[in-house]
Amino acid sequence: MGKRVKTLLEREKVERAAEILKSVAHPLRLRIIELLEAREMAVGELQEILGVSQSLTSQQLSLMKARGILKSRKNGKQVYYYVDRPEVTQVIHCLRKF
Amino acid sequence: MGKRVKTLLEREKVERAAEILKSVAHPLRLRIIELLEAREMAVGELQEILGVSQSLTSQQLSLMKARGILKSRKNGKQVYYYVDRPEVTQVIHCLRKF
DNA sequence: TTATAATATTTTAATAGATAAATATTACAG
DNA sequence: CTGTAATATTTATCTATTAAAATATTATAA
Repeated sequence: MGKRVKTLLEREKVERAAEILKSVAHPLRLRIIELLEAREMAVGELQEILGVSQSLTSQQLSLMKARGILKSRKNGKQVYYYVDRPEVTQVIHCLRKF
Repeated sequence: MGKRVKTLLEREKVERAAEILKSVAHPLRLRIIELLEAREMAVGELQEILGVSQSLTSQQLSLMKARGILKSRKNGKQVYYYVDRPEVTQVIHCLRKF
């Protein structure tokens, strides 16, 4: 049998991996993830810190949420986003070495 | 003074990080990187293994080379590509956890 | 209810990315 | 030189992303 050399990325998985990477491969989205790694934040906070429009902030957040990068919870009329997957954090950490 | 919390990604660096991620965020390119992590390969080999056209193979390779993901060396009329940066390898490894 | 703060969604225009096809280089054999 | 294998570049087309603006929801306070 022999150890399978850690089946890397088979077709389907490669697609998924590429999708995740794309979800993150954007300056604004990277900045958002960084901020959220420190602590969860409401849309408005992010918007202000990032200095971009409300809709753009919201768009990027939903995009990442839809792709499983972020999660969110409601609190009154505010919505808090946070990084759910530790793997995301790891990938970002790897990037710091560049 | 206090330890600076490891200045994460300042504006410029975020741009760079996003660029690197984008260079890799593509199924075909991920597959190429995987293959090249095992060993350097000539364009023709890759092309055959991947089952895609010659020009597409070459295009993706030059793209990644231009962005510093890959390097290449010539040997006669063949061109061998290889992964240069260990950081790239690390990012890919992180991805396997997804 | 109604007004409003907070967020989300839709629409649209501009730009960037992906791929195939055709053409151009390059390096070597003969 | 000339032919050809290997790779690269260019061009054209199609699709996807980006981001702003406008509009729609949602939750709560009054």
